[in-house]
Amino acid sequence: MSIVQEKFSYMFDKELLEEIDKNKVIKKYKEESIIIEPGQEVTFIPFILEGAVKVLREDENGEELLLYYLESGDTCSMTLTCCYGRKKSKIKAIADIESEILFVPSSFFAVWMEKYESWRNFILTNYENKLNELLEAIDSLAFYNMEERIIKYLSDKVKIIGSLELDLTHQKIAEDLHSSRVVVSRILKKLEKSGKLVIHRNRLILKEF
DNA sequence: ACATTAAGTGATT
DNA sequence: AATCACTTAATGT
Repeated sequence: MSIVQEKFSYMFDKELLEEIDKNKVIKKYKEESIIIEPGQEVTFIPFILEGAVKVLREDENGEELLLYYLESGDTCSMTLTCCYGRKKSKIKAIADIESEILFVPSSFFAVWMEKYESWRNFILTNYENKLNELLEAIDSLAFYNMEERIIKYLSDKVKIIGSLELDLTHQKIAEDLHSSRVVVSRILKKLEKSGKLVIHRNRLILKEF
């Protein structure tokens, strides 16, 4: 059984699976490697096979804000928007952990929309999920204070990594939340004092998450 | 032993 | 909550 069938068989028709299989390119990305950047033309539809991908909004100065993660079985809704016609990416995507992504030329997008019900369902389901996560990101930004945002960030990360031991620096957290390292350090120190986590260099060990 | 990078902290806005 | 300026601690060479 091919890797496409393993990951996507429950979603797609046999015929669609074969089309994907025939036109696929599979790439591996190491942790922190960039998959796409704002302004880059979208020429492929991505399917996440393994790992986790961070989707970030980035301004012209390179300032970032984490929007959501993509995991196995996901595609990127933001990118798909660009598949009708040759549009440019509005987001930055980087591998959060080592990841494997399958790509199919974006020209198939419109064809499959007409041809396959299972494709339309897949696209809509993904849109719904990512739109919800985008709303969560907005809520977090608008209604949560920094401490709450960091707690959400850490618990999201735990879900993605599947471990309570997170290898990351305060600086990295600050970048994802578009804050500053000093602010993050102070809040983490406070959380450590209240027993929610333990701070090590390049590593956080979470307790109550 | 020294340099580099991560994290801690007081003071100011 | 952000920034500055400085200190302390951990890690690599």
